[in-house]
Amino acid sequence: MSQTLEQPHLDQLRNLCSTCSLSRLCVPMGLAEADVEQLDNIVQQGRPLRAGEHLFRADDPFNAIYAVRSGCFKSYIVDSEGHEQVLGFHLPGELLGLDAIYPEHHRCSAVALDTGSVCTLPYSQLTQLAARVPGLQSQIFRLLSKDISNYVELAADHTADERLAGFLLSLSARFRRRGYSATRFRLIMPRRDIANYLRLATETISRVLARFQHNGLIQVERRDVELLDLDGLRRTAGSLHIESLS
Amino acid sequence: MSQTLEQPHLDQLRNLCSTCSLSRLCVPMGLAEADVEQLDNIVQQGRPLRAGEHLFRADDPFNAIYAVRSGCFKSYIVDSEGHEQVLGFHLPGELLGLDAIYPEHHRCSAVALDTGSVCTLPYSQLTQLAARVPGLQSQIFRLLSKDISNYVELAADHTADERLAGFLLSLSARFRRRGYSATRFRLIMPRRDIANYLRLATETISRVLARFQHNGLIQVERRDVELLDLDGLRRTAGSLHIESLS
DNA sequence: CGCTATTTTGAGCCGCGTCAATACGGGTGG
DNA sequence: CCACCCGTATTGACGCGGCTCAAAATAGCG
Repeated sequence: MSQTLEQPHLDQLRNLCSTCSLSRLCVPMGLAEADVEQLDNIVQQGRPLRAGEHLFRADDPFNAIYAVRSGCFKSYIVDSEGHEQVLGFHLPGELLGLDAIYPEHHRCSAVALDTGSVCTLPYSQLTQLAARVPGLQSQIFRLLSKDISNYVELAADHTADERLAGFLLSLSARFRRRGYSATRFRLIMPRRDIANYLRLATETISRVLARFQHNGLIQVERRDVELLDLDGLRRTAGSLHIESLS
Repeated sequence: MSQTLEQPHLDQLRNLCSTCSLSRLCVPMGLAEADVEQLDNIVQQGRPLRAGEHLFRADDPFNAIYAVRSGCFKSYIVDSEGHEQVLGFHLPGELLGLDAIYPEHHRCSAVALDTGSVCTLPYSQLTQLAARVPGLQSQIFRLLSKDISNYVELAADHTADERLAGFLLSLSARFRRRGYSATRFRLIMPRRDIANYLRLATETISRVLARFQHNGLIQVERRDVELLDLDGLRRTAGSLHIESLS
């Protein structure tokens, strides 16, 4: 809307998968260089979103899937009683909107937790390209399959300690792959969202974090955490420390 | 192994998607007739499995996805402490093994709950065909996306009553689509598996079923159930009565 | 410096799990 | 046909993990 004439051009330049540092963990992962250039032709960049702005909402028509470019997004559903249910937190290189393919409309909403931007992949163009580029087709299959595994983890039956330790380890691995510290990072999301995501109460998050700190597993100050004992956290997480979640 | 020479030929004939009554809710759903015939060329039929026999096990190499042809299958994972976690029950027309695409090996095991058979779709042939048949590619995207929604439901935070009512309604809708009664059916799986799937204790299943019966919602006798008050069950299920689960 | 949202901490309680005993049913062999 | 056995299901007693309710502490912000 209020963009200058140069703006789209600059975005275009900045927005090439070919030159994107996230490409090794996003859609272009493993694709041949020539194939990535084909992707560049259909990827669109929107304006950055500020914290609290929605990327899409439940029941919106499904037109595209999104790849997080910067910032952190939260996806969630609101059930018939109005209760929010957080489905995931999405870091740069991760995808949003995959569950909308089948019903052809969005089932969940996606909102920016801080300032962030996404790449838009128009679905019809993406499927057409995937039919011509076998590597891309396989990659989309893989990404969809990976998403299933994420939800399987979430659906598993675990104690509060296991869930929270697994959550911290998951964030740790994901930050590490993105070039950030695996042991010191900031929890972008409020306690309330962590609790909701892990199907626990906010108070339980506070208490378990306090206990982890007391036991020397972590150092936590508001939203800044430092993981002091990764092995201890892994033992606490039990079966929830699967690296593939990153 | 011990098949006669005629056996494979007979299987081949019986096994055509083109003539399969399940095709409207399986992989061929919505495909053009010519495309379904292409599918016929790659679909393989294995011998029937008896109750307790495994279709695949966790860590098996991933070669194919499977479509249930008859019977009921259970998929589950076993965590590092040896605890079983049921991921789903799979009726005719439903798929198995989708979560194995990304890691290229099976993450869960699949076992027959009663005598049943599956169609085998070799993955490399399936992807090659999907690249040539746009409708098939879209259909696989849809099926993967649908699987995500199933696990989202499972991961949601619900009471024992909601979970069990939602489970009964899900079975009801799935049986109905397959031409069976939506109100009278047999629970193929033992209480223990239902409990594990719903992340509850076996005793809780018994108690809640007994209470549902006392409240006139259902009539239950061992594994035979009759749903007496569908609306009451829907109200009990709360947000877990989404038909798309079928 | 007050206002508000977030986080922490405490007290009490409840749903569901655990443990244990009993009932049921289907198969097997005499 | 019955006696026996064993896996499945039911029922009861009890305890605990995590939720609810309430209030205080802390941080961010105009």
